[in-house]
Amino acid sequence: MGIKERREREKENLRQDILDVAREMFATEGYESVSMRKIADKIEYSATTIYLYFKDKNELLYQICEETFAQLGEKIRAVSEPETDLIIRLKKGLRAYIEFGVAHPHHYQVTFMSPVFSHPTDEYHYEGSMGERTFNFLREEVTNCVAAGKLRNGDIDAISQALWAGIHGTTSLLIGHIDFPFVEQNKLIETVIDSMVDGFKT
Amino acid sequence: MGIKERREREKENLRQDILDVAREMFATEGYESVSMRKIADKIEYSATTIYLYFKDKNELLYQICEETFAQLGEKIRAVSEPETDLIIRLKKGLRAYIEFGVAHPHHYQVTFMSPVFSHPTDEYHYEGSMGERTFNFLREEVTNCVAAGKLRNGDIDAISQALWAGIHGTTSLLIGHIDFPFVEQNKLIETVIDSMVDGFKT
DNA sequence: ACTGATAGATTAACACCGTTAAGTGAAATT
DNA sequence: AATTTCACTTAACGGTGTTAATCTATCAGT
Repeated sequence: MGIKERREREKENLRQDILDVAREMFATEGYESVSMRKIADKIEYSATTIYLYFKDKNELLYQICEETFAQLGEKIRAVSEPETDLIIRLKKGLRAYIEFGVAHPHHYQVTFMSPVFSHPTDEYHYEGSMGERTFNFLREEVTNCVAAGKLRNGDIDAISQALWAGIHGTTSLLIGHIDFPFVEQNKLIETVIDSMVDGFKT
Repeated sequence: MGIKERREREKENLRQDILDVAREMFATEGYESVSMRKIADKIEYSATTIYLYFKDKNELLYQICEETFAQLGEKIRAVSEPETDLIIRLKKGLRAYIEFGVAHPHHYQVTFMSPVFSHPTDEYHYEGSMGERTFNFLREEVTNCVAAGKLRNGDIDAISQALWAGIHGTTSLLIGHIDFPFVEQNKLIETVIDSMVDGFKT
């Protein structure tokens, strides 16, 4: 009776193929420039087949965003967890965030700078999404610093969100305004992170 | 012989009508959702007429962005110029920037968060654009603070750009992630601005 | 083994989109 | 009066996301 399971597996494979191709194309050409028909061409199926696996183009995008969140989270963890000094640890995590965004500009754009006021479903809620999990990691880092007396004992949420704003701003400026005569990238990143974290010190 | 000038005036009027309608529609519905045909409907001309006044949709957008830049610049100047204390003056300007963006989310998005890698013309250069003029105003404020010994004597460009990153990040987060459980808006704005500026103090 | 249901994939079609080329008609020039 | 100019329109091209209808191959039940 393994025949049903084989079908199941094949379906899942095709779903993954679509995701793989779409992720690759979104990352290299950008969301708007990639059409359902182009994706279909590459997987050698008709365009409408994609709709048997994903509700619409936006849901396809949403799945990939979730993956991107997960990768970003992993990278930050990998970079910051080995570090024992809490402040350095926080700073390294913040830097990893920016570097991830700059290294994957289209993914970052699609995940964090995508068109305002659009969500995969109407029933969408922020709680439990990858975005919240990633932000919560930053929040934990801040909590630890405060508990250890390394950061000012203010509103932890406000501090975490302010830090997020700083690194998000840096990332999206570097990605979006490529003509602007920025100072050397590492210097800008360092200036943002150091000024904010130092500004929150006790 | 004023007949030629009347024609000239009428042409200019239509150009302004197009800009007015497009600005309004971009601001309320967003760039992508507004089509040339919809704009044309509203001004009661055919869609192709727009192309007699603007090279393409992107140039229409560009003109409006320049206007938005100019308004933003005016607002910041109006808010900060009456202030004598240089640090307070800088902070008020930064706050005005964020508040402008939050008050005109579509305009801000279109001007500062527009699709990556697209520019009105290939010959486009950053120099002389409204964007640079607005940034230079911030840069001057920082320069004044440094000259008066109110801010650390570091790289003025790095500091200015870091500040820009902070306020841009705050603005675009507030605009783009409306579902996120942000702390009270004024508190977030204050936290970002205070931490950065204080982090740059001598 | 034949019939009918199931379900994956396809083709055709709809209503849009930005943009270009060709055509129209009235005013200005000669 | 004939011709040129020019603002404007209509028609069309090649594209988009998406839906409905159709095909077809495999499966289940008799």
